[in-house]
Amino acid sequence: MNRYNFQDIEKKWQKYWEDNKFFKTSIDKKKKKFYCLEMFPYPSGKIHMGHVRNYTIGDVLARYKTLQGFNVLHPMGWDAFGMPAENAARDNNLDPKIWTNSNIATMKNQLKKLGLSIDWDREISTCSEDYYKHQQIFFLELLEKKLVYRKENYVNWDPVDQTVLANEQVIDGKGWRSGAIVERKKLNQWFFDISKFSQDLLDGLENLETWPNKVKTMQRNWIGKSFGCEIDFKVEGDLPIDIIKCFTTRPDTLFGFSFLALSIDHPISSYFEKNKEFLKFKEECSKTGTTEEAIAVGDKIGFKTNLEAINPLDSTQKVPVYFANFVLMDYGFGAVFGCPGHDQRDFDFAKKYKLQIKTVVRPPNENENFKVLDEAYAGPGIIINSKFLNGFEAPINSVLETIKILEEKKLGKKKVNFRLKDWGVSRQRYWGCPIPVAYDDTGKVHALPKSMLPVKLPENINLKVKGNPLDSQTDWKQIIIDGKKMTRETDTLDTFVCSSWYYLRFCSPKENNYGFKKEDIDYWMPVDQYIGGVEHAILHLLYSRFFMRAINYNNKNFNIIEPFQSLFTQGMVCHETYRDEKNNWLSPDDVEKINNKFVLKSDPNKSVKVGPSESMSKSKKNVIDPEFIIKNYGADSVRLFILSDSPPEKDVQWSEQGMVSAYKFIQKLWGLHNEIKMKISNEKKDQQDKEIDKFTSQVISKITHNLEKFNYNVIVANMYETYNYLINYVKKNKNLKNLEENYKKILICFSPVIPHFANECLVDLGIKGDVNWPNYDKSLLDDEKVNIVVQINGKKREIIQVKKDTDEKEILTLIKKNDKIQNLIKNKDVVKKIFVPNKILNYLIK
RNA sequence: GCCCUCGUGGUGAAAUUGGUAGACACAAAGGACUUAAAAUCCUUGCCGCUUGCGGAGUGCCAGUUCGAGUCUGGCCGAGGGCACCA
Repeated sequence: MNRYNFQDIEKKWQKYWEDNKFFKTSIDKKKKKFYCLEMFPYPSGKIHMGHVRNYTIGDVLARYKTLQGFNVLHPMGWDAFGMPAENAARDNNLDPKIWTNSNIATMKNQLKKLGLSIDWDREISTCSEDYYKHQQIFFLELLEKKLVYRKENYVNWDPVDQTVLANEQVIDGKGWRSGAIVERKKLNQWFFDISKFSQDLLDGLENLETWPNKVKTMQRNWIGKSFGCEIDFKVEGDLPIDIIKCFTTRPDTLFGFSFLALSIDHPISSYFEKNKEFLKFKEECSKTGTTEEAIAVGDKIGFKTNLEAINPLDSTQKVPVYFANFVLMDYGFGAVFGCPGHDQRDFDFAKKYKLQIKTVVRPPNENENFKVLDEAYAGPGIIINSKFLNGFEAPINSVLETIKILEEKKLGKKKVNFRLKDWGVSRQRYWGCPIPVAYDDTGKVHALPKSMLPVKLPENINLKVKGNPLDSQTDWKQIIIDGKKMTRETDTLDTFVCSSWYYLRFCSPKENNYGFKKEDIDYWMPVDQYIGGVEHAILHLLYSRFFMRAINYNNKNFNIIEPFQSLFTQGMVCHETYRDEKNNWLSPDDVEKINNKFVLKSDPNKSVKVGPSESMSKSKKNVIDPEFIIKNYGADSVRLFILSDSPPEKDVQWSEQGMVSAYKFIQKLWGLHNEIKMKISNEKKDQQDKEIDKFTSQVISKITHNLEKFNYNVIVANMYETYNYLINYVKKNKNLKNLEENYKKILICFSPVIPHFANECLVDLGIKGDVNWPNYDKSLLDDEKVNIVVQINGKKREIIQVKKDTDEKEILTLIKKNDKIQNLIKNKDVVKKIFVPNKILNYLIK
């Protein structure tokens, strides 16, 4: 028998699919659609194992749905704007466009070698004018709808990348790409008004039943809704200020009020601009730590003003007003009322400045003499020491009561606050989508007329300049609108804007007048299954959900507003890490295992330190190159292995042995195929063999069920089981009956995972044209014979095989003949017998 | 600190609804074939005694149930998210 030549066969099928545009899709209203989308890749150079896993998972689903008769949209594109291109281009004196496009070409070629069922006619690239011109139109639409605005704001400034970062792009106080410590800087920036949709984005999560709870929780926390009230505190002092507004979730602790704290960026700080002490204090604030954690744990410091705030519920009480480093300007009103007894931060602050600490809530198990001592009490309880609030249950009842009173007295009102801040989209970078506006002499913003779109990026520019390269493009910056000289906006859009609507573009990739066609959206959207990494749980997914709402705002472009019906987040691909004696990272290629010990390939006398398995990353060198693996083992083997070892939502360990065994399995399947082919030529096709019919039905049922549930690792196990069974079956049975028909069905079940192999075998058996997902005979699934587990006091003692639906009486007669059971129950009181048909018989004895 | 998720053999993991725990695979040990190796195939896999049988057993402790990996409560451990959000 010849070996399975995966090189030739995979190449043949890939060519066949490509030549026949096998995966090209168009609207077909007679068919149910299925939009299967995997997060599109950033064209960094080569594909990595994470891509292999992500796109294999998606491809299995897309192929399965196609076989089920769905009209499947399965597109692919490129998230092609972004910093790496600009940096690579700068360092190598290239055009970012050339760098990017060449990476795209390489990666597209690699993806094709995986045998993905992608409609490449719909390929898009966010850096092409064809794409970003529509994004510019969207931007202007949002500007018109007042969902985009410009404001001066403190921003997260990355000093290495010389650009602004969104809050979400700052991780532990460092830039997510550069790792540089992020600085605060005041700049004029463009913002998307995402906070306008806070409530709606929160509510929308309720309907996303097939999203992982983890992701929904993360989004809920990020949106951060809290219920409370705003309170106007009257103030007295030497400044022309009457009132300071605060937001609080605990107005019920107002009688524990002992200071009022302002953010150093609070408008009132303008009165202190010339106060040297204040400036010194401000300086000190900026020094306290850089990571969020350091700030959270760090010292609380304050600057006392001469102002005094009056307790709205007790006008005789006046407390000092401080500036404090722990108050954030962009949450609430940048001012908080301090209640040290029941808020740990306030407690720390009060201790430091020797302010009064009053106890106004007691825990349920304490009496009225309870006093806060070493730490604040923030838990539930009963209000004490608070005049008319005494006895109220805290927090719920007491908060509602206090709000009612404050509203009656017009001292405050109910308020819902969100943590979600508006999305800053300005980036001081070249390689991004230009923002289609210009400024006149007075600095007024003018939207570019549509006729002047797209605003194209200038070419042949100098990327070596500091800051934004577009800023130094004086020719490009000058523009004339309606005869007036103006200056272009030189900021470009955050690349997350590009990925917020690409799923819409895939529906109408060639549409010229607008980003999409309504007809296409109505048919294809929403994405039925979205698949990608959990690292996008907040940013990309929240922005996309916002973008759909924003585009639809005021002009119903479409009827659905949630872009992704179902979400699946796959785990990462991990590999052991290796280091040499000097702690330098080693690539798996440099390492060899001899006698259970890891040593250097180049020098087997030198041992290698094996570290924990971590997600593959270039910096730790624990990467395996997919191209090399595909070349050596074939796409089907890689697909099989990447799915086999762990559930798709969990991390998977890359294992060379596992990879080899997947490869061998394909070879074994080929051996089985040839044996079956040889034997079925003289099988009696008109006769039934119930055994193989039943087995096939079980296989189809199991694989179908596991496909629906994303149990792709179990499908691989099902495939191994099927092989183990069939190889025995073929050896055992000399006279075959209807194996061929059943075997073909099994091959179709295998085809989503190993499409080249399965199609080759099907054609080898004479199948031409379309195949469909096989049906199975449900009645065959039920075993005619079942195992009854005989238990004594809940412990398994014996298994007896009986006909299905045998009644209790009959089973009891059988058991009477069973020595083992009889021995166990003799001389014992049988108190009760529990019988579950076809499953169990349990004796309770004393 | 707050929130979420998860704890099953040497390892990755299976176990539709509470009903035979460990499917499937990796690694290991032993064996067969071979002059030898590779490849392939078979067996084993916690404890106790004689091929069989008995016992323990799904992080720990309780509970519900005839019966718990699965349900409930508490504890311990690991991973992830958020973190001066008032």
